[in-house]
Amino acid sequence: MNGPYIGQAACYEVTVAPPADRSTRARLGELHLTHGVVETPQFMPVGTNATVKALSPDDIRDTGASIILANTYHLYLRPGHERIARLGGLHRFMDWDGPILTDSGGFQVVSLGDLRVVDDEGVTFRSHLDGSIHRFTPELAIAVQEALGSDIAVAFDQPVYPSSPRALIADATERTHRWAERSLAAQRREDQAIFGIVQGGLDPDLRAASTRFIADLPFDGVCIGGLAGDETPPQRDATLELVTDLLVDDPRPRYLMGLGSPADLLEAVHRGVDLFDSVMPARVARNGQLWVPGGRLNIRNQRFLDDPEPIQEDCPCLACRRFSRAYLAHLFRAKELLGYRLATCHNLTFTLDFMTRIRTAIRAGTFPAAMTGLRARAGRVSGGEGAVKSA
RNA sequence: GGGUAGGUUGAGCAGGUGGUGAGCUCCGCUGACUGUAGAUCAGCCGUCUUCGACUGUGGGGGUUCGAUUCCCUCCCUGCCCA
Repeated sequence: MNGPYIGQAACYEVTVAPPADRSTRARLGELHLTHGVVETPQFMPVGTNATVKALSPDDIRDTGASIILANTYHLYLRPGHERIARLGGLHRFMDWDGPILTDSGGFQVVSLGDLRVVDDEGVTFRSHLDGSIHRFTPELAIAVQEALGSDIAVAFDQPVYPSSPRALIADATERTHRWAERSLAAQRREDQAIFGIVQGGLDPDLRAASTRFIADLPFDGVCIGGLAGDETPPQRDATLELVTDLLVDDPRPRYLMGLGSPADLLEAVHRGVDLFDSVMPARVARNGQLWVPGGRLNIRNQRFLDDPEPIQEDCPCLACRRFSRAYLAHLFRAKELLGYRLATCHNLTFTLDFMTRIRTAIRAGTFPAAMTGLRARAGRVSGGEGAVKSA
């Protein structure tokens, strides 16, 4: 293991390295950024539009979050990155004084699949808001992120679904590499870190080549992209193993983009991932799914209407401290806004607490053994039998 | 007491003036959701042996080959008059 990574706008130090017996690659670290320190492994709540949906900055802080994610493409379209810059930058705009990572807008290349055309120079989008045409390039993606003033910018990439034809994946991966170089070349700010993104789909050769290529560039961190798609869990794990294997002596943080169910987090930490983001805990919360040890509650179920218990007995979140399941069930049926807020507070608190438990186990040197208990706590929050009778 | 408008599957409705009412919106139930075009979407939501079948338009009776529809009667509800 190499020493700490010292960059201009980011430093990363592994404080507890994986055990010599290689029973896990899980590691503990500290990521120092312009707006603060992030303990890793860490989960970043997603605040696409300069807000974690339904939460105030105080709410976000109360969930235990230390760093959040915002989106370049969305803020470019509305309210406009230049406007945010004039108003003092993204931190001031949204009153979040902790670290922020901005996604480059690359994900919108897949999520807005019907509204864009890709060429070697960049991507032409048709705005999902008003249909207007916009041209995104690596240079623009960096310029927008510099205007926003995030702690970590991310190179513009072209993700594809893992199930895509090999030729398409090869093409997109090659393009992602060119765009990574251009993103680096476009960078001007010295107080902003920049991460590069590995693509390559599920193909071992493409993925390995992409990992080597991106890791050879002077990025401050390595993102593992293209994985929260239509791959199976074994495919995902295999791809993660491959990437983290190649990065095993790399001193920089590794960030798995887009995965965030508790089980996903655990398996990826085990394979050496340091950073995560996902919409999942917040989105499913808004849709009535509350995460508890061992699984999930569908708060819309009739049985909760008379349930005086908190969502989760020992949870410190706003919802669990002060309200009953019955109240949450009522709020959801009435479609009251407070319901979405409380549910989001809870799922994010659960997720951040889960990360804390992971870090605690790594620090104590009990991580691989602790996985059994953590797997049980993660339960199933997706894919069938996951509902908990009375957690 | 007289008049009038009604009674449709948990709720609210649509439709239906002699030959297919299981159609809509709620409610309810289940599932999905992973770098947020998502506080959203999908399925189910009378019964059963569920790729289908059966029952069902307030109760009873009548006319008819056939009635939710036409006739008689009763019950219930809203409104108006006394």
